[in-house]
Amino acid sequence: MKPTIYDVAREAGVSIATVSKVINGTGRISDATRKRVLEVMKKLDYQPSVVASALTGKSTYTIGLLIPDLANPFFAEIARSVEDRCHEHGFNLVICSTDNNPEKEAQYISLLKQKRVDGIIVATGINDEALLKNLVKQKIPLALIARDMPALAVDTVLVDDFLGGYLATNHLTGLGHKRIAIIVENLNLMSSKERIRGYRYALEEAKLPYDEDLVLVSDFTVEGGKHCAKQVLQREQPPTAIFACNDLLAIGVMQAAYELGLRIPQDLSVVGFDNTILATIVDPQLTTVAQPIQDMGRQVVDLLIQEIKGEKTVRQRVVLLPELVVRGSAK
Amino acid sequence: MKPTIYDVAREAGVSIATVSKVINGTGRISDATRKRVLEVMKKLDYQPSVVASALTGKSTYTIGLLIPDLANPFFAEIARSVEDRCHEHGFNLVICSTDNNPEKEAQYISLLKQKRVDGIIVATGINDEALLKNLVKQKIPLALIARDMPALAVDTVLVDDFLGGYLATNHLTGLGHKRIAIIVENLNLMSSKERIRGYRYALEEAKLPYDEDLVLVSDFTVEGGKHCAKQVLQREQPPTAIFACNDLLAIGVMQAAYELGLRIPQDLSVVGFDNTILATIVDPQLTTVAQPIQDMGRQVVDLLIQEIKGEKTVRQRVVLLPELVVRGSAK
DNA sequence: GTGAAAGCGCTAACAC
DNA sequence: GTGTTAGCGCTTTCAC
Repeated sequence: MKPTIYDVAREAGVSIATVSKVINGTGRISDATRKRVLEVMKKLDYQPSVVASALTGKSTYTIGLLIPDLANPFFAEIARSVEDRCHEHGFNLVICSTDNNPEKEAQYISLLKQKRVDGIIVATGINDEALLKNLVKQKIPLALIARDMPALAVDTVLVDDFLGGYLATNHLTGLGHKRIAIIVENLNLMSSKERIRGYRYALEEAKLPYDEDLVLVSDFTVEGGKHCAKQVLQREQPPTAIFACNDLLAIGVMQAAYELGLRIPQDLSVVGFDNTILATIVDPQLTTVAQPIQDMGRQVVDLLIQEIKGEKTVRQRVVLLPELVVRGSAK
Repeated sequence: MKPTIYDVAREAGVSIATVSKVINGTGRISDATRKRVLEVMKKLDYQPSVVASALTGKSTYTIGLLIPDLANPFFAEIARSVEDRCHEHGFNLVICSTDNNPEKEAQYISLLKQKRVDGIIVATGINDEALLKNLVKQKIPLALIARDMPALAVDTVLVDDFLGGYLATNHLTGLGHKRIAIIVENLNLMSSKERIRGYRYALEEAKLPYDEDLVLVSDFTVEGGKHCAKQVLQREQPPTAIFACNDLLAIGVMQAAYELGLRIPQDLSVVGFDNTILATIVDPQLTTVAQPIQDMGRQVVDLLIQEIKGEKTVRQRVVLLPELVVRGSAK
């Protein structure tokens, strides 16, 4: 059997209270006994049970992360950065891919609650707002990453989507494009709305008309982007540039262009969003708006853990600034 | 406060034992009381504490997954498939990116043990074999995915790497190539060795000489592949085809080729391994050896959970067959 | 400085 | 069918 605190206590000739104290560094223990206890712990290869300690009201040292799909490179990178920071704090990360499916979201949240995770980070797209409100009501520490719910008073870390949309579009108008289409993954997402707002603002600034027909809604897959792009590119008056609201869509656009015999960037300019590994792999490499994924991960985790530890008084919204990474897909 | 089993019992006018029985479907309970208890549970929004139940010797319903890097698309896809199957069984997945760093591996394993996870799945590359042996000795259910350690008697699910290496190389020899280089990510990995063996076998079969200078060792990054490829391609007698042991490396090879002014597949043929999303995104699309990631994930999880539940008598090695996916990068 | 003991929320004998 | 009770491994008062 795994050794317990009793085994250690017996072997060291002390009480379990004493052992507990040296484990947690609480109370006052003489150096001699501390040393002895430590030795026994090592000798027995004793690992305190987080389960038991959690039952007495302490942390479980685990955090849940809700994302749409771990296999999506953007979210995999987000997850990795969150995981890293959790690990630095001694926490583990439970990953939950919801596929934006409300049922799965509810299931996962329920499971996480039963496990008494210390907190939950949400990066999911279309979430049942009520689910999250419930979490808040139940005082379960919650934080949002790469996603905004203005009506929810929780710590949030995201990129300035308006600025991102502006930067991308402004780059295109600066290049002289007059007909610029935008493809978003979902009109209900705050981030999509903001990116469109940025797009509009850049158009206005360039004295270009805003044409609703050039605002396309797709999903978050390469196929979706391809399908959408094919459709606009075959219109009578096709756009000369497309701003795709994530890299996956942008790649779909590139593929559509190739299939239609268009060259990039000569015949069509493309700008993406996210700056995932994919952006550097396509040819030409994708000009895209970079989200500071590392920083975002680090900051949500820090905020959440502060909240878990009760070290925080006010909640925060951290808005990081995106940057345009110019590569070869727009001209 | 969160409702406990006591709250439910009181509200339903029964003992906690009764409540426990209806939760677990054990013992005999009259329909009437079962119904009443269920109603109270719903009314109170009662969620049984997995923590408390784990302390009494039951499962924690969580599994740990050790991988090198979650941000690597191949491992992200593996993780996703493992996660899905875990979820179907009602388990959660704790992700641990080790960067193949022995220190991190040890830390993560220790954390997972303290949390009393029910089992651990390892997909990590260079692992301290002793660490895993220890796990086995401590009777912690363990399984390997996409990775082989013949000296370890644990459930293992992987692809036939010899066959994979053979298929890739055979495709190239069939195309008429005489000088074929191979880039592996790590010579210590069983999978690398096997792929090289398959490569050799295909060469022999085609009556081609095996030239050690054409066996290159890199890492698992695009940069690594690029660097390696640049180096061979600038030799006096460059290869006309390169078999890269994963898609990331293959993409590095493609980039190296472009930078050297070589066209793919006209001037250089490239075959990858893994068939990740990346393979479909590059131009031309990558001819690669597909690992059945979905099946692999499903099978390790099933094996591990059988072991956890003690439903199993013998351990298994499941070897799945890879398939060559012919696309445009080899000719 | 150290220990005895209550309690965290649940399960599983065992009694009734 | 249902309830009593003894743990599970740990933390935390509170005595000494």
